[in-house]
Amino acid sequence: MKITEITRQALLDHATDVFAESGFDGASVREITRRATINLAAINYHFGGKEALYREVLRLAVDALSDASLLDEVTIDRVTREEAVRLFIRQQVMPLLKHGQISRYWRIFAWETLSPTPVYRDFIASEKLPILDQAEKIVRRFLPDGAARAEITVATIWLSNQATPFIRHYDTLSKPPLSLKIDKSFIEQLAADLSRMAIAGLNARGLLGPDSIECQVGGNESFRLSNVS
Amino acid sequence: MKITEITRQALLDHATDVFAESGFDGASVREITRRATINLAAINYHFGGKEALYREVLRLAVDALSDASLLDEVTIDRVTREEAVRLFIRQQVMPLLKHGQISRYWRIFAWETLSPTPVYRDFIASEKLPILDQAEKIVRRFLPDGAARAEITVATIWLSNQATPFIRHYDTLSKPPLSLKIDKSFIEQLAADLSRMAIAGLNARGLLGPDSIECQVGGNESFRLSNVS
DNA sequence: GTTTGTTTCAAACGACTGTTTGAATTTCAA
DNA sequence: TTGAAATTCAAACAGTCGTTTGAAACAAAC
Repeated sequence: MKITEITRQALLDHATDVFAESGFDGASVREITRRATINLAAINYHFGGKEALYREVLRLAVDALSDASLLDEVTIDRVTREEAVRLFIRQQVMPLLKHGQISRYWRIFAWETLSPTPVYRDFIASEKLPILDQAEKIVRRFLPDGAARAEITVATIWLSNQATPFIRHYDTLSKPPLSLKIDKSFIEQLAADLSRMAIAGLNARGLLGPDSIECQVGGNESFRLSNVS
Repeated sequence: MKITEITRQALLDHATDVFAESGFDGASVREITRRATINLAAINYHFGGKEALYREVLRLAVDALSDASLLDEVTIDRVTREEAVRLFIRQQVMPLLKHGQISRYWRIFAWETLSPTPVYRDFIASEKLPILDQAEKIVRRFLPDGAARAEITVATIWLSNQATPFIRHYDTLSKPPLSLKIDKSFIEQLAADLSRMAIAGLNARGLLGPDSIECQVGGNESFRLSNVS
């Protein structure tokens, strides 16, 4: 590997860290170069500036999230809609295990949803984010064909934000006072729970009547009955 | 009203705006005083610094959110758990109508969940936020008594984040290409939909089996049956 | 070994940050 | 009206921000 590529890579790696931690505005080029033990001017030399570096990180983020996706164009239509939700949730929750890899990208996007940078605006203007695209496709399979644009959008935002709070609240869970061990079994459980809640929520979508009726069936068994239009 | 109170109030008001837009770090005292057309040094004179001003805004935010709450200590236990969820969701969604009032406070908390300031850490260390408190109380009514701490926390985070994405994505909805009119009927519909999804999700929580079974009953009527443990 | 082009580096630039200062102004009671 | 306290104000402080600069160090080709 050429040495110029090494510094480029180190810069990108540490930039991803800092951008994920503090957002674009909160990140400083001095902090990035300090962590990478590379001279301050390297960012402008190799990328042309802070914005261009961030653009590159966003580019990598979108690609990585697409690569790590469990839902490509083919499978999303082949599996059941419930299975599609499960895969959709899992692909967002699983990265929490590998603390420093994909989850950094999710955090960067979390910053962007709160206050989009011009760089990000350009980005989504040119190409749709795979996650929103996937969410919308899944949502459409739960909503009736004639669903209004607004209705689809609301459900899409809802679905694509089922897992994100837990990416954001990673510290809340892992640090005191909760101090949960974010291991494989916890993540699996979380993914399963979130999927179940998301599916139930999407199924309940579009109902007009009361949400559900509890039905006593046997001795201590009860069923919850909900009308699907 | 004493004139010192007028400037204090103007400072607090514009500070709330700027903190909501850019977060604590992103906000600048010069921007705040510029909007309030008050001298730069006023913040330090009246509050003692940027941090102290922010602390005051947070204080007001918590109070306002408590006042605007539809769920006081009494009603939260008197209504059905489904109704509690509906009230919980409504109190978060309704402020979207009054663009510049309570919704600013929600945005400030949104910044804090992404990267908590020391001021905010001190704040939640001394007193629990009413929203999380309420969410946990509601969640407990859906979960079995013996539910684990982790399980409750996960469900609490989930419930308290059912409405927040829409507060965050207010611009996405109201501006092009969607350009939805965020009027009373839209908000009412949104609150109803979110409530239904949240209730369905909470009901589905804790299930171990398949999520639900679709049952054909009559000609074009079908029911969705899900077991409640 | 010399040359040419690439990459690093410390230093400095102007613009911005929160805060301080001391004088000018305003307020309000005596 | 006078005098002391409260409030405003422009200016400057030290620090950080992203970026630029020109020289130093390095690489590879002749």
